[in-house]
Amino acid sequence: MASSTAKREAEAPQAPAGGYRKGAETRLRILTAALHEFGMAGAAGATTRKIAQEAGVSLPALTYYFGGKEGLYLACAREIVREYQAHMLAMLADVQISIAEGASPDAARTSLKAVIGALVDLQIARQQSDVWMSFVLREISEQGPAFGLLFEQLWSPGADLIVDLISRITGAPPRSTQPRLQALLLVSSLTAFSLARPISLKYLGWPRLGRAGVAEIKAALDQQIDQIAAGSGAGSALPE
Amino acid sequence: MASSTAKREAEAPQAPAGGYRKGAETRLRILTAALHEFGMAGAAGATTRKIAQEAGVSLPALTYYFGGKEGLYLACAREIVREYQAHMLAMLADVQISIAEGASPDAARTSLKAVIGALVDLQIARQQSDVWMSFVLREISEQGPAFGLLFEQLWSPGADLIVDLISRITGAPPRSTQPRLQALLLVSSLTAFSLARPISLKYLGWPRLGRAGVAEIKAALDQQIDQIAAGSGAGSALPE
DNA sequence: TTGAATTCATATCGATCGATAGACATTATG
DNA sequence: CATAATGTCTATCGATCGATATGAATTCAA
Repeated sequence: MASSTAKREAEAPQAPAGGYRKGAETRLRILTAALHEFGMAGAAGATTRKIAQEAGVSLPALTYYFGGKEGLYLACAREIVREYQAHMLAMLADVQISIAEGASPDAARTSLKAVIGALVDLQIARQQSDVWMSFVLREISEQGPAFGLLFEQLWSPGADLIVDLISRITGAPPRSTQPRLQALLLVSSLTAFSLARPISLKYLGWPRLGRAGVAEIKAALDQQIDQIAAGSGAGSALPE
Repeated sequence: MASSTAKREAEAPQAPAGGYRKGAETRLRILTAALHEFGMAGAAGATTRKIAQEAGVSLPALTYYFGGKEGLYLACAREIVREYQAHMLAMLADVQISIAEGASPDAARTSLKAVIGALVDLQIARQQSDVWMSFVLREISEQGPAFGLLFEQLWSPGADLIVDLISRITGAPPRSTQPRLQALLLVSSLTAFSLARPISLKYLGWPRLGRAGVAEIKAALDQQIDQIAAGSGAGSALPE
């Protein structure tokens, strides 16, 4: 998937300029199908023909709207970033402010639980999100053409915030190696229920991931966050 | 990659019966190249031509030894299981025995640190292991033809052991949901440095993963294990 | 209503994929 | 050395991939 000359995306990377209404609908159908296929089969495994069929259009429509397979792939990455920001940005901004205003370790702990909980919801609760996570994780591990975008727009903002929260909780120097490692371990443990969901569910003996399961996962993560606080000797830790 | 009729693998799935010495060497070269390619590009992205070129053989050699692309893929999965067991089985057996003999929570905590440390070593220290982890995680998330093998031979033994250790540490009912979830979160957090290594290193500002980095990662994981013990109120927890 | 802009389907191209036929080379054994 | 078993190559097949040339159908502003 080398660089290609996009007809439409090259001129208007985000939104078609003078398009008709029907065109925008078709474009969205293609994008949805592409997200599904790329997420399920990966950039190499997905085929433009299957995407076109799933979207109910013919093959050249993909070229018309996205310039080719790679343009469509990048558009998928941008769409994921858009949805992620729509779901997380308000919360991240709130927490960011409370950090700047010097929140207490306990308040930071509550905020961290809320952020992680929102990430769990984003990955699990919504129908298509697991497909998005597959897309993101694959792109991250393969360092494909959308790596930079995902790192800067999706990973960094959330990760910076989580590191700041952990630093506030434990009292560690802000953005030093230790809270960074703790943040990495915490966030990447969520892969158990996105990337590795099939094996995790099989191991837990859960047929699928329902509301009760999500609640238990959140409880386990909350407990882990409490332990981070307890391990540092700061905050009110555990009741015992 | 549907089912295919393997010429050699069908008759002797593990080792060629009456082969010459040179044949075994070629077979190994192909297997090594295939592990690399499948791990880097995935089952769909890897091509038999590239594998053959990397192994220094011509294309039909793959068919001769492994019956085709899928046979080669499955042989890679078996090889990973073999290497994993060679690296971990002795340790797992030791710990298993100490569990059966009723080890103390503190002893279980030490054992858990050793097991996790060995997993880190397996993933990071060895040169090709990251490629193996990519292979395994991809297969797990895609539920490909080797899913069952990897679950039973690679995942289950280690996971069962880790759950038993955590149960012993925290005093939770053995193999109940809570220690299972804790084990899942702990193990899957290692994906930060296998699957997500590029983004993790970039985020930490580390150019590569050297001895010092591995030591810091192990320290962070040890701390997390200590916190599991501390959070349960069992064991001698932290010095403070 | 008319006509230019936009949409997207039919048909096909060249490249590359995995697999195989068939011949040749190498190895071990008597 | 002779012979069979084993190993490996060149050449090529059919399938499928992504891309595109061409043009008809649709949309919307004037």
